[in-house]
Amino acid sequence: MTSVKRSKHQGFVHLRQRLQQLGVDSDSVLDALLERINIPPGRYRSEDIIVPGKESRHSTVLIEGVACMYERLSNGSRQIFSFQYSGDFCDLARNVLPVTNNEVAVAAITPCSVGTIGHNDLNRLIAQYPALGLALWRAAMIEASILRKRLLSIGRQPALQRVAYLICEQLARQDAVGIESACIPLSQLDVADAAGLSTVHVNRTFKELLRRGLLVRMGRTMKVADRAGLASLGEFDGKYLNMPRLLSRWQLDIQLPSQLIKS
Amino acid sequence: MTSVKRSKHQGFVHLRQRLQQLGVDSDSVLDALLERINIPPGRYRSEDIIVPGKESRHSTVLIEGVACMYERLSNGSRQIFSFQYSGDFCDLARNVLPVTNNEVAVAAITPCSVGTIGHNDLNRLIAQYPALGLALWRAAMIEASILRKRLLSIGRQPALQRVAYLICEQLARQDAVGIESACIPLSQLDVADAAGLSTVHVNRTFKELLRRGLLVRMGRTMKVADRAGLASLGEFDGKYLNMPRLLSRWQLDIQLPSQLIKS
DNA sequence: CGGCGGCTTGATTCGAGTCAAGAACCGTGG
DNA sequence: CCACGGTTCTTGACTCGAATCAAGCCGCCG
Repeated sequence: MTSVKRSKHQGFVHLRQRLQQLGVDSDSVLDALLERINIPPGRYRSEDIIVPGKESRHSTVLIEGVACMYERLSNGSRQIFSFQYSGDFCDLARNVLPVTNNEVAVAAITPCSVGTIGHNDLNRLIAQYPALGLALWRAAMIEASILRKRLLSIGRQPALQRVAYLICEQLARQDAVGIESACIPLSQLDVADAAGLSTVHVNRTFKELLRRGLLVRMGRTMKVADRAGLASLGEFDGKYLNMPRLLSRWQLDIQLPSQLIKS
Repeated sequence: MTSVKRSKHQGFVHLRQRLQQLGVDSDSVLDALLERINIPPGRYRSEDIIVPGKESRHSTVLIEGVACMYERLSNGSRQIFSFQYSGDFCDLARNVLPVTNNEVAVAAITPCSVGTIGHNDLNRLIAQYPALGLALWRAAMIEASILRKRLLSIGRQPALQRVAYLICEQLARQDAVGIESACIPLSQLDVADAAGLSTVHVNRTFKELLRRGLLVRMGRTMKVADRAGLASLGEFDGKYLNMPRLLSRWQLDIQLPSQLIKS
């Protein structure tokens, strides 16, 4: 049970980048945070990274791999809320709102390595560096935006559009962390549980997307052939997670007043 | 176009209470915030309180009435993301993430009065009082929790359970702001747009809920007759917005370390 | 080699949407 | 005070999209 702790760990590149996108522009703050993160050895395969109902004294961040956050109904059916990529926090809500969200689980889709940071450490850092708290606040608002869009898609679009939307969302999220692949790392079951459909119907939907030339086969998995076509079919508009843009606005709005006060 | 500005305005009771629940326990912070809030005269009837795509230099908070946040697909169909009650912020995301969420709209369901605060004022206050930023952060995380639960319900439950769930959610939210009514202030169209169903089917669903004795008629509107029964049918568990509980935990976790640092 | 999880396909059922028309209710203005 | 037009509610008939059931297939890993 030894663990690595050093801010230069190569797995930190994505987390670093993500925090910068969220507005943490000072290296000293970044280093202070990364310094506190443990990387337990080994990888999660498909066991749950976050087990529902279990308390924990630390927060978890995804370093490598693809994971999903989900919850089950009592009849066993599963709704996937979001897919997570390198640099995503898995369970921030548990730090700020400990009682909340105990039923939510996080599971690995591809083999995952994670980092952990104690709640106490994190809270102390937030108190010390307001920029960090603001960054995490923004992360929460972005998550809420993503959830709203998914709700719109699942509540009001038919299967074909839903799946198209979901695929676009994943491409956009991968872009945001610098992954260029046009392949979808998800099984049809994952897509079904995220889109609120049955696997059988997802399969038929994929067939139709192939027929329309929006997807192509890459052996076992699917590859996006016509990204614009998919986006227009699913009414996907990536603006809402366009980090770089946001960043510039943010600095105008917040950085300025806080300096005015100090002077 | 005159406007009222005084922290003792009677409409502030709910907002005050809400912020206290979110962890703002100092009266001076509360007063500083309320002092900055304008209450434009008049009430919104059904016109949009927040118009999609329009930039604004201020944030809006609901003082009185019931509103809903929604978005439309290009074919005109509407998905309601959430209903808002006294003390709810309507458009926080627009302050922190200006580019994001421009398509989201907020409309009055019952006549609404609102308060506004300039982005600059709000940002200055957040920079000055970290407790305020933390409170708004928590508000965002609670919103995300609510959205996740809705996604689970809409993605995986059939109509009867969805409607039951939605009604329970509204009762719980009303409780949180101290409204005791068991009546549902929503039209069947509102319920349909929130639950991702057609009005016709919502009507039939209500009929079934009446038949089962979970609802009763109160003239025009429906009244909840068996709250526990509804909750069990819809698998609703209000823990996730149980503010008072959260509050006590929060003070243990955050307040302590930040004091340690100062000494 | 055997087994198992993911994919594929067809047949059938069923929940929910759509269309249509009428009734009850609302606010408004004559 | 009542007549009007517009929402909201209600109900029935019909259609359709998606779930379910069932079976066979493929490729992977032990």
